Order: sequence, then structure tokens, then C-alpha cells
Amino acid sequence: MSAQDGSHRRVTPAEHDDGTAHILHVDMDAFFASVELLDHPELRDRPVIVAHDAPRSVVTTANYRARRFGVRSAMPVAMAKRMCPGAALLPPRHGLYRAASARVMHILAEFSPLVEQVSVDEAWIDVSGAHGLFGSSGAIAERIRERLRAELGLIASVGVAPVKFAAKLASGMCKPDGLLIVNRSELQGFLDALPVGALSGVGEHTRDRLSRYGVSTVRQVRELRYPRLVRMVGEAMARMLSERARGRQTDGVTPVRAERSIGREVTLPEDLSDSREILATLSALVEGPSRTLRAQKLLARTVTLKLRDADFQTISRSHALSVPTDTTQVLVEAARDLFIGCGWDRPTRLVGVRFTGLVSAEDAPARDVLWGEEDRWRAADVASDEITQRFGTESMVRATALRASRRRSR
DNA sequence: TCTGGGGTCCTAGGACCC
DNA sequence: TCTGGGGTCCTAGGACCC
Repeated sequence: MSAQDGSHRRVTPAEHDDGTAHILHVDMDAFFASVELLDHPELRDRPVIVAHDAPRSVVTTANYRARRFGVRSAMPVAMAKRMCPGAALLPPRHGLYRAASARVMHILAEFSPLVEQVSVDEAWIDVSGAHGLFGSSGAIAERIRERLRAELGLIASVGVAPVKFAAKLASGMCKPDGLLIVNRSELQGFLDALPVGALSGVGEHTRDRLSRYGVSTVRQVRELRYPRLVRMVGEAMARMLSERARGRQTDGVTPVRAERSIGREVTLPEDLSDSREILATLSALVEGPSRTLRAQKLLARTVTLKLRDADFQTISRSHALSVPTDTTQVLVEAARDLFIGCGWDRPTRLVGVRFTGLVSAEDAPARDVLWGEEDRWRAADVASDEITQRFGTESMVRATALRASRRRSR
């Protein structure tokens, strides 16, 4: 409460830093809403919700003024509106946020080459090598916050700790507009007091499981014997929990991580029952991620179809191709085959497609030795990519998708 | 109030190979 | 004649994060 109206700002003075914490976690406060406010200064003092104003839509971000009314991310917009009728509702503009994100990351990169971007609005920075130039970790954290505010008009909270996960915990705890430094000697005490659910990776399910054994704090996790923990939550989760509970983390700040999958999914405005329409939606859906594959010079090995029915039952079906591809037609056919093969006949709420098993197109065997039909489809892709690049993605629509949309509008 | 869309990672069973 | 065990890949489902 006090932190939310700014009267007790949670800022550790930089002098608290004793030189044992070198990882910063920078987390932008209410990022999308803050970026929108730069464009809408007249809304500065009002509750602002970033979300599509549609029946099945959920809240993407809300500013702190709206959060006071109980509005939260992922909450249905209908509910948010009822909780906070005076809020301004702004549709998300992801291009704008990506651009702002790039400016943020650009500033961070000036302090250290070791910047790991986690999402649009978050990054870890390892400043071990930066003290000579910029001073202590605490001092660097302060300078970063000042520059983001002065140059971009954006507020960030920063956590400083000896390991990544603790830095992230710290930034979360001093939000908004805060700075929290956790020195090595303070780390165990800091962790012990936390509920397990505070750890990233521990959600509702794991929390419930642990609570059935009477375990609810990080300290209790630390005091469990390892085999028992494994029985409770499984091997990988146990390993992670056991390490974190002791303040340990082996992986450091890794600047670039290769993408593992590319996909797209849509929740339809109304449930669809006609399988021809679902197929048409699916075909159109494949276009975007296929283009992304080609733009990033990647090939996909596996195609996964995702379907959700009116009762929220969700299934997935996947198929590994014999040869990785980036050809839209091949990917469309794989997706269609999966749909036809699974015998789905329920009213459909969501359709999705995802490509995994990504490999670099450069590493793949040269495909100009291939012959026949796929070559012609590839030529069509090249032409279509050129057109969409010049005139936008709306300019090209697969004929099957077009027929479906005509059918719907009749 | 009725549940988005972009992802990552893990589990578990079965096939297949050595 | 019956049977071990480990590794890897594929598939389906689910937990989790922002």
C-alpha cells in the first residue's frame, strides 16, 4: 500500500552494497501502460488498462492506479471494467512496446555486455566487470534507473543480488519504482522468510502439492531431505527448488538464447463448428509463423496443432516431418493432416499451430537439388514474402482462408 | 468474471537401437 | 528360451512465465 502511493519508496541506499552482489534484474513497471501514457499524457492521473475491448479478451497490463481497484493482468476485461468503471481502455500496440524495449536494452548495454533479455520488459545484467567504470552494483542500479526515467520517461525497479533468481525476487519485492540490494550474507535470511510460491517456476500446482505436506516456506523446503522432495514434486522441480532454497544458481547471465519454437494461436470471437471453417482458419494461421521461419532463416521439424473446445478442453497433436521445412504449403498440409487425423468434431474456441525442432536453414543440406512441386511452392513463398514486406500482411491471403471469410460474411 | 497469446521446460509412455 | 538396461526420438499433456 505505502509503496503504491509512493509515500514509502522501497529503495535500498547504494551504500548498503558490500560488493558481494553483481547481478542486476531490471524490471519495467507496468511497462505497456507506461509506454501508452507517454503517448497519452492526458491519461496520466487516471486508471489505465491495456487490453482489447472484446468479449473474450483479458487484461494485458494495468497501471498502478487501476491495480488499486483490484485489476490484474490476465483478468477478463469484463471483470476489470466492473471493478474499475472509470478506467481508460487502450488496445495493445506491440510494435510500440518493442521499440521502447529496444531503447531500454540499448541503455542497459552501455553498462555491461552481459545483458540477458528475459522478455520485452525485463533483463538481467552481470556487472562484475563494470565496477571500475561505473562503481558498485548499487551505484550502477541507481544510474540505470535514473537514465531510464530521464531519457525514456519510464520507471524501472531493480533487484541486485549474487545470483539471477534472487535478483529477480528482489526487483519484484521493491516494485514499483524501487531498488533492493541483497548482499551475499543476507541472502539465506532473505530467502528463508519467503513463501515457496514466490520463487519463479513455482505456480499454483506445485504450491498446492507442497502445502499438502505442510511445506509453505523456502526455509521448510531447504530443511526437507532431497529424496522426499523428489517424491513430492518430481526430479527436475526438486533439483531446482533444492538449489534455490540454498541461494544457489549455476547458470549465469547468457546474452543470446536460440529460439526453440515459433507459433500462433487465436481464440475465435465465436465458437466454430464447421470443420471447413476451422481448416480455413488453420491454414491462415500457418502463414505468419511460416514467414517468421523464412525471415529468421530457420526450418521447422515438427508441427503441432492445438485445439480448444467450448468447455476449455484442450488437445494437441504433433507430427515430425521427415525433412525440416519453411515452405508454407508443406506446413499448411501438415497442420491440415493433423486436424483431419484427430477426428475433432467439437465446437471450437481456439485454434493454434506451433513449429518446433528449429534448425538453421544454412546448416541444412542445400535444397536446390530437390525437384518438383515443393520448389514451386517455395517460389510462391519468396514472391509472397516480398509482397507482404512491401504492402503488409493483410495484402496476401491464402485462397482457402479467403473463401472461408466470404462464407462467414454471407 | 469466465478465462489471450507469446513462449519455455518437464513428464511419461512407447518405439527402436545397441 | 527368456529377458536387462540405457539412450534417443516421438507424441500428448501440462505447469509455468510475462
